[in-house]
Amino acid sequence: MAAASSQIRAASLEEPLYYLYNIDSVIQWVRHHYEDIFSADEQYLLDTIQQLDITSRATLCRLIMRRGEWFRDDRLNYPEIGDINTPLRHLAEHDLIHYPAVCRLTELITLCRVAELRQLWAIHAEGPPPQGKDALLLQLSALDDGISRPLDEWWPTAPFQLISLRCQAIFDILKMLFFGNAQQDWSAFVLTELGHQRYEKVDLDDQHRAFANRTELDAFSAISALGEAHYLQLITPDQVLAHLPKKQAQLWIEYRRQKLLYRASHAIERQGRHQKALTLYRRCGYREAKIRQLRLMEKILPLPLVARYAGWLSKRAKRADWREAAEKVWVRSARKIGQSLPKRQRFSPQLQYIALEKPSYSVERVSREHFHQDEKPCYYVENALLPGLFALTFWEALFAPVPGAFFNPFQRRAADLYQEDFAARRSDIIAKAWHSMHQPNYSQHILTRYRDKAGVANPFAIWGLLDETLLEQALTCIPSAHLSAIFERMFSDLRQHSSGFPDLIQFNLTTGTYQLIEIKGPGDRLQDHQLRWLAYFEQHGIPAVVCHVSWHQP
DNA sequence: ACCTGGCACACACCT
DNA sequence: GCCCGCGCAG
DNA sequence: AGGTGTGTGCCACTGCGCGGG
Ligand SMILES: [Mn+2]
Repeated sequence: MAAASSQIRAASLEEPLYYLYNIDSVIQWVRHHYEDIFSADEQYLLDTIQQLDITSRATLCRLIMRRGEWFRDDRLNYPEIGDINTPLRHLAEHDLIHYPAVCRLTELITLCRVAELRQLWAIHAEGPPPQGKDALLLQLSALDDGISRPLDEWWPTAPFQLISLRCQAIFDILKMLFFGNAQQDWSAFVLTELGHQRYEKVDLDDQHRAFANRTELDAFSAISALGEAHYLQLITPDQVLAHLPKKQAQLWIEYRRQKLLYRASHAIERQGRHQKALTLYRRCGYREAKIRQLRLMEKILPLPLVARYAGWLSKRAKRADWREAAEKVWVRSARKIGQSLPKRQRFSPQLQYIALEKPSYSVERVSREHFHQDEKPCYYVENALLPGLFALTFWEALFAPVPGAFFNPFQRRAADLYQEDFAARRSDIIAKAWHSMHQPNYSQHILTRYRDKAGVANPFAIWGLLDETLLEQALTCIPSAHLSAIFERMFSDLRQHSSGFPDLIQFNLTTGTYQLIEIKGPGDRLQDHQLRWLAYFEQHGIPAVVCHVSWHQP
């Protein structure tokens, strides 16, 4: 039933109940694709929700879209719903909300204004109220005895009733199943309707889905929740480790898990628990973990041992960035213990120095103006241009309706974009695109596609920095052999090799040549991945230079 | 796909 | 009365 | 001074009204 998924479309904002239609259609979509993932109780809950009258459903949606689980009814003002009390009572009858809700004092006071808090203070405490909302909240919350009471026991003359939402969890599950991630929410519908976000239209895949089963959903959900709590420092890294799900078979979930494991390990290192951190780093596959492992070893282990391991890794590691990091550690530690090292010529980029008036805006922009001439136009492009050309060249592959790649209409990328077999699974389409690069109409082809796709969300093209003139000049001045070389390296690791491009590009319209320019202001320096691109550029005859800017004395 | 990613920048420490 | 941050809405 | 490592800040759609200082 391909029809069921293609029915997902953002409702028109002309509709007063557009948000209800959006959420309704998500519930239908999720039940169609994921009915087996729900428990019987959850299915019953969804039935209950779907069978409510339209006004009650709309009210529920309004509550769901607000922050938190506690609301006061005097703050709900929805003309399209009208009288809100009837729907609220309906929702309460089905236990989807509590209304009027009993509450603890802390739950009440977070919804009150300062003047109201002072009234509560007069009722529950002695003496003059503390100054300022924070102090008032703090001292009132000390009076919370953990018991929930009807509102009028806390505040007999309260001018409102409280609502507490009882079904947030099921909507979180619906959201996660529909979007396939933890961060998109209902606003995605509105933003696309408003045109602030555009997504590629892909034939959606009805046979596959983001989560294969409940275990995967629960694992991902736990990882997201732990990650957020850890970030907000609501839990310790040890608590993260204690609750971290087991190794996941689904690669994209496993990636998330490893990343969180790394974050927790890093936090433990910062606590000074070096041995523990080292053990964790060793069994963490996340890219950064290996690099931190090396640096930590250098810090706490006997140098001969470090030098031996780093020396080995600098030759054997699978990843170039690991080898590079290992080499740095190796050179340092071996030198310290007096080992003589074979002289290795390290790549150093071509340098240039200019002095400019200190600007009020960014050094990249003032440098761009410095270089810019009519016949030698210079643009600030950073990661917009070359990855942008990559996207335009391989667009059909990036958005090919490969099984399991696209589930919902709000994806900026294929689900498997960063998997190792991404290119292999699209080899035919990619081969065609490679071929197109060597055709005489390649430029036209790219420009046509640009007009068609500009604005469509994707991980490569930053549309705001591109325009037709820039693309046209780029396609004229950059030989397709150069582009091929760049695209090839991008394909070798789409996650790591989509950034680190130089700030500026300057074309010479007279000679039909170009140059990439990385700007470095005072105190700034090349990052490792920028240097790797520069080394690669040199290897392939791609003209690139690092330009150090200093300020004229005023 | 926003608790992240990509960048410059600030500061500490080393030689 | 001003400015700022936040929650909310489209 | 220059090389390093490490942590931080900014930017994410736009605009309104409210509450707080
Ligand atoms: Mn730069």
